[in-house]
Amino acid sequence: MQRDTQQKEAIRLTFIRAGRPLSIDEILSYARRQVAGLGIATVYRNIKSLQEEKFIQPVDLPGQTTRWEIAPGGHHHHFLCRTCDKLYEIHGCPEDLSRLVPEGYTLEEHDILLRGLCKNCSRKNNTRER
Amino acid sequence: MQRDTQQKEAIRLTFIRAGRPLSIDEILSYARRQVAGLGIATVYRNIKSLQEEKFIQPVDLPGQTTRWEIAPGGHHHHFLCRTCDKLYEIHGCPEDLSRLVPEGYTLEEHDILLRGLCKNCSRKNNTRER
DNA sequence: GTCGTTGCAAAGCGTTTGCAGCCTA
DNA sequence: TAGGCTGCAAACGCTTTGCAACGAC
Repeated sequence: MQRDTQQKEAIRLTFIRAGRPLSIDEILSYARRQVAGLGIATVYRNIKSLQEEKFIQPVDLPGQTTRWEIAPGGHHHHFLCRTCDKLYEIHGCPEDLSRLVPEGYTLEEHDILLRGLCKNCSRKNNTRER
Repeated sequence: MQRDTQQKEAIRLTFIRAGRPLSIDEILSYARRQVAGLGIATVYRNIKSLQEEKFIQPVDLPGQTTRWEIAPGGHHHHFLCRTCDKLYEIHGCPEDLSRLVPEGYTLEEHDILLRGLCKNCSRKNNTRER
C-alpha cells in the first residue's frame, strides 16, 4: 500500500505552485524549501510514481533534459524562453501540417516547440533598449 | 595541421551514402563496414570535427539522442518514422505559428517534428492489412 | 511493528577525455 | 620523423538501483 510522505507532497505542491513545466533541478530546489534534506533520488522516484498516478506527464524537448508538467494537459505545445530557460504551455496548432508531409508518408503526430522571449524577458529587453 | 584519415573519410562517406540524418550508432555501424576496428570515441571526435568544418550539423529531437545531417540544410524540419526510427528531412513551414504565441511573447524560432510512418513503412503496413 | 520510503553511495549508460602507439604528410 | 589521430580505458554527468535506517499507517 502506498504512503503519503512529506517528500512526495512537497513535490506535488511544487508543481501546483509553479503552474508551468519543471525540470528535475527546478523540482529539487523548489521542493527543498519545504523538505530540507530532500535527495535527488527521491525526486526521480516520486516523479516516476506521480507519472504512474497520472498526476504529471513528461515533456520531451529537443536538446534539453525532460521537463514535467501536470497532466492531463490535452493536446498542446510549448514555448521556451531563450533567456530565462522557462517553459510555457501554449494552445492551438498550425492548420496546414499535412501539406508538409511527402507523398506516401502517413502523418500521425506532431511536436512543436516555439522559442524566443517570454513576456517577462520581452519586457526587460525592451526596457534595456530604451 | 589536419590530416585525412580513413576513419574520417569513412564517416564522411557514410553521410553522403545515407542521404538522411544519422544517429551515432548508425554512423558507427555503417562506417565500420569500411574501417573494421573503428572506435566510438573516434566517431564522436570526428563528428565534432566535421561539425566545425560545417560538413554536418546536429539535429536535436525530443526524447531522442542527437542525430547528424549534412549541412547546410537551410531552414527545414523532420519526419520521424515510428516503425523504423529513421529520420527524414521535410520542407516548408506552417504559416500561422505566430498566432499561437500569447500576448507579450516574442517568437524567434520554431522546431517542428512530424511523426508517423515513412513511405516504406506505410506501404508495408497497407500490405499486411490486406 | 510492518514494510513502503528515504538518503546515501554505487552502478549504469551515453559521451568525453587521457594516453601510448600508430600512421599521415 | 613529427605530431595529429586512433583505440582503449578511465572519467564525467545525469539517471537508476541497492541497502540500511527511517517513519507512515
